[in-house]
Amino acid sequence: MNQELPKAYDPSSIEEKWAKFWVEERLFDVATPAGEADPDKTFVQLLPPPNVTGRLHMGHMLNQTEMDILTRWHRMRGDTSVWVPGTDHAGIATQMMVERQLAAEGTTTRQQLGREAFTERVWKWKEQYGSAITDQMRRLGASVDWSREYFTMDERLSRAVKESFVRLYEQGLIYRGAYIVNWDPQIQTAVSDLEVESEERAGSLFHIRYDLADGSGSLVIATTRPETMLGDVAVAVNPTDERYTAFLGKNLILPLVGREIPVVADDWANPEFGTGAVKVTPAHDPNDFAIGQRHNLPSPNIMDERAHIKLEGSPYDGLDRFEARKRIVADLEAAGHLVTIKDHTLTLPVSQRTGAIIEPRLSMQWFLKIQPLADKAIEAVDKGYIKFTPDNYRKTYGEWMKNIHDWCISRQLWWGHRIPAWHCGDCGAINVSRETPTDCTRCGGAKLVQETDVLDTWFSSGLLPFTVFGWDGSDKLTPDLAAFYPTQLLVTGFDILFFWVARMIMLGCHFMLDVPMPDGSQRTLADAVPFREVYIHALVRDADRQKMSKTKGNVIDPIEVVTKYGTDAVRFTLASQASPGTDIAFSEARTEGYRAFANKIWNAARFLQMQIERGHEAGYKVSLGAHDSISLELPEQTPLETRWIFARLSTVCADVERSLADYRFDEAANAVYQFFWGEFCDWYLELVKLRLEFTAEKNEITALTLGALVSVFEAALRLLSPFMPFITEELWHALYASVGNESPAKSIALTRFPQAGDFANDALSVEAMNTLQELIVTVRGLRKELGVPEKEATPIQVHANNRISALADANSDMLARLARVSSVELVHEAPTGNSARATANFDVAVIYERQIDVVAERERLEKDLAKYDKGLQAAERQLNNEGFVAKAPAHIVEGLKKQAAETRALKDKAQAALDALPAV
RNA sequence: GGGCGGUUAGCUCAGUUGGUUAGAGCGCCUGCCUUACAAGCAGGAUGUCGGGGGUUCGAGUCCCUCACUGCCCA
Repeated sequence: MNQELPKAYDPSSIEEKWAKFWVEERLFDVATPAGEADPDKTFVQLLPPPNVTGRLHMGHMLNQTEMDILTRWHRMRGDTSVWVPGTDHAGIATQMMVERQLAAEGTTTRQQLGREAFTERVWKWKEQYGSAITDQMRRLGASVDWSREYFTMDERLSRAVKESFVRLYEQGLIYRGAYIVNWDPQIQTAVSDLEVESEERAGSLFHIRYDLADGSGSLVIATTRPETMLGDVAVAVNPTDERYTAFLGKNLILPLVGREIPVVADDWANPEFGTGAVKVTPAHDPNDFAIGQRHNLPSPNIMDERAHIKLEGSPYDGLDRFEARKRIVADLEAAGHLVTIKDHTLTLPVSQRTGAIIEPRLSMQWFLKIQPLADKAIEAVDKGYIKFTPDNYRKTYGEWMKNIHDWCISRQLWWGHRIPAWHCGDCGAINVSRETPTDCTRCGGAKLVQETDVLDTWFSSGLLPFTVFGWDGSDKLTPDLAAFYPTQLLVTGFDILFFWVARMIMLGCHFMLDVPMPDGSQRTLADAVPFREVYIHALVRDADRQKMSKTKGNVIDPIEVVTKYGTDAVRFTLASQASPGTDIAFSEARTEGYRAFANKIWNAARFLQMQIERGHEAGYKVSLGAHDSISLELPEQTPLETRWIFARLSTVCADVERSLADYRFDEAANAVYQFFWGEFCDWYLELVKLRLEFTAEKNEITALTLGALVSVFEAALRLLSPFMPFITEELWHALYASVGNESPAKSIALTRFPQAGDFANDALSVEAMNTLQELIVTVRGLRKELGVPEKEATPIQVHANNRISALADANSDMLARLARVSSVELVHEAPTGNSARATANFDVAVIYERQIDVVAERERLEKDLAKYDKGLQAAERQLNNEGFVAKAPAHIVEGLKKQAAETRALKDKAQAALDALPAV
């Protein structure tokens, strides 16, 4: 005999064991299908790759819990289920991490090391620490295919990135040019629009007087950034602004500098803002840059890559931009040019990665011409080739796509995919090439220097849906692509909808159109998409609905909570609240509740183990052969409660299935919870105690019940398994061990997901059980009211129709067990008085000689009466309404009539009971 | 400024195409160590569905409006 389960559920003692087992046994690795894959039986999804520098946070855990539930569910349904994990090289984050490490060591800097040695260092860092986050995933039991794990800088993926760049360039979709970009002066690279956040801060609006060159007067401009005046090339006023008409075409003398600059008319100048006159600094402001273009103005750059003033000979040369501002304002004041300083709230662009204030900077960058790609991406969603859940993200996506800007894909970093372009030292031509070129294609010169920029990290992650399946740019259909592309689903957060989701759609639609279908035919847009569906989940907040943030200090570490309550409980908490579009307020109290749920199941398993043991000793054998315990044919003598539990199991299976198909993790989790605790444990386990008398002479009912008990529990474990993989794995193996059968699979995760059709669904027994449950609950309530001591059994009287009377009579053993009923007397008149209670289905009285609390009873009855009155009035109001009777569907009218009649009867009975109450 | 969402029990949230008298979990109150489980069992209380107006026989659900609130974009 197997060893007994410990008395209380202790997740720490089982989880690591199974997590390790799943990985070591390679249970979730999927080989490429040999023949043609059936798309309807294939479930493929890509894990949104966490940063290699990352640690798991609650958002990851929610994301992965949802993905894991879906993957485990599909796998158990027999689908080829591939969940591909990997990590992102995270250009900026990783480079920063290593630079910080260098700084801490204090011996060298990135610049001193040089590019090659530095990237070596980063690789070393990656080898040492890069698996931290995937190790956390392993611990949490994510059922990913580790054999397919990738890193975005892997040789194979890098080749694909290079190829896609070259092709986009050859297609004329990549260009290089000097534009204003968002410059992060801390890490000293351009970042994309998406990587910039705006923050409101208190600042000042400086009014500065610029004198006319002809000495005929002056004009006052307003600016929030006086230090950029060193790069001013004009002052703009609105052409409609009459205050400045006379100034147009004249020149101003730039204070402190002495340079002459023109006054130009431009619509951008807002007469309402400041003084209506704005300085124009094309190299340091995107709007000014546009003005400069319109008026053919030069764009002198006055800052270096650290955002320090770079103006040889200037007294401000070398100063940090904010220091320069102070000095310039002081000097302006001294020179009498500072008119006033007003308080002003300004919106500052801040780098998402470093927190540094972005410096708009004119610089040479690589761009991806996005419109042609966006057009296809818009079409793919409009035509329904990709479905969003919740649906409103379709609109968000569409809006963004329609207003999309060209994508700045170059980064001035050392860690990343280096752009495959070589500059010719002789003629300046750009050579974009798959292989390192030896001479310039234009002039034949050999002085080729590779571009130093790398590609935006999102460029490579945007290719993942096909690069992970072996796409190398050759348009060859690899076996993995044939079997697994497009993937079925992408589960992710809305924060990377534009960063990643939209880019995968654009790049997928672009490149995959050229890869043929498995049958050799031309691929259409419908099959070029990277995924069929996108499920966008919400944010995990703290228990008070506050966004988690390091500064607020309310960040919940999933690993800590998991250590405290178990992975299953945390997963269940997240799942039970994961309703599409709703943020999750994560509260430990709730997790505690789901640990209690796990404990409940644990103890149910112990109960079963004890019964199986008792059975064994008495010679009752149970067997659990196949894991798909199909119990469609119930023997005739099967007791009511067993018929009922099978029917309920069947219905719940259908409910869970439907909910999961709709991404209603909350509904699915709650259905399993309710079934396991509220029906299986609360009712079925109590009722089977009646049957499990292991007499020496074999009792058919006992044998049958024991078999059913084990079979229902085993199926329920499978139903719960996608949600709580650890405890179900443990108990499932323990159950087979108790029974003495070898388990039919290495893991419960490889068994069949229970289906509604697997179990007999006897509707009549459900109805009968419902009535009995109602009777039991009513009697329990009455007993409490009458003050019957818990342990004392009492007789009851029941008045009901023949069917219900017979039911109560035949199941008096249930009533005895669950409601302490000593005997059931069927009576012809409805019992009245203090110890009676009326329901729509029956009247019941508990026979007990004790004075009740008249005051409390009166209060209760009056409350009931009020409730019945209210209901009755509502019903009558409708029934007396001709329009309602005429127009409402018949079943609604009939239902209401029936209900009204029942309510009237209950009301009369309550009134009678009230009248019968003795005066106080 | 533009767009999207939310407001239902003390808390966190469900509520399917409008249809009978609005639900769950947690918390709360009362009584129980009933040999699977006190991380438990049994019973109980709790809502003018944000305000106002409209459509309809019928509105938590649809429309308008106001208030509060969150997010995204500029």
